[in-house]
Amino acid sequence: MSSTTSKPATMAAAIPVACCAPVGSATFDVDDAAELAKGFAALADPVRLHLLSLITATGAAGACVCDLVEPSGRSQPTVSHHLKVLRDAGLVVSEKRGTWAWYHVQQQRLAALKTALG
Amino acid sequence: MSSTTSKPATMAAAIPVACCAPVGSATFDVDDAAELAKGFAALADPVRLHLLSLITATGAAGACVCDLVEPSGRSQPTVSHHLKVLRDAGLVVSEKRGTWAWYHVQQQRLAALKTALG
DNA sequence: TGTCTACATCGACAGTTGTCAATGTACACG
DNA sequence: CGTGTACATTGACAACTGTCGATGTAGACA
Repeated sequence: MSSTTSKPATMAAAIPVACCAPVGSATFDVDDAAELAKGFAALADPVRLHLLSLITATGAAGACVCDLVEPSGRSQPTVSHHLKVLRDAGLVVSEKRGTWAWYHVQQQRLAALKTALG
Repeated sequence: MSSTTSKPATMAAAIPVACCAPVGSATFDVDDAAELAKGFAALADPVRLHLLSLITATGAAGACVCDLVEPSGRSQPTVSHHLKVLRDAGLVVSEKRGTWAWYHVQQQRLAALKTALG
């Protein structure tokens, strides 16, 4: 072959032998990345995805915690913990009504994460 | 007020006092959830989001690891580790060309995660 | 063969996360 | 007041994760 040392021409053609040209300028905001990562981290658990699915299924009505414990197959404190994670990530909001706490999905936040995926 | 004991009528209207009706039928596949969670977990780190951004910015050309180490601000082994996580999650694929390893984004997989968000 | 380069793997360590039992808090009701 | 219910918080523990230095591997080249 011709030259196997220099990088294949598919990359930045100006550079002869040296590697490591800055890949694209990828205007990348570190704070944004941290924020996005936090959002995705909240989605990175099957139980939380399930909870989100259950809450979403209630539509505008919302779901109270007592509706979520049994189908999730986890203890009440564990569900409470996961809901807190979802709340902290801004994926759901909670509202107290009497003894119950009602949870709603924040479609806005979900859409933002969706957008970040391209 | 009328009755503060029974759940507000916004929920399953058929149920009088008892709580905990199964929220929606939410046909929820546990295996799917685990798979999705794995994908989101791969996105749940700022460094990996940065790497993904860098690789995406190269378009069809792809990026070799040496292009990624310096801009990520991490050691080479750490970058290698993160790339493995992205690979295991199916978000990128790697191809060996001579001494270098070229990484490409799997838009298909990203789209699947996007779809899962609604 | 030997040396350099690009990348992966290993080993170790600190920090985070998922889980549950026990406990705390606040409201409803009698 | 006391009791029961709905939910949150705490404490503890095992499992997982991000990080780096050290080492391993394989191709390129002289």
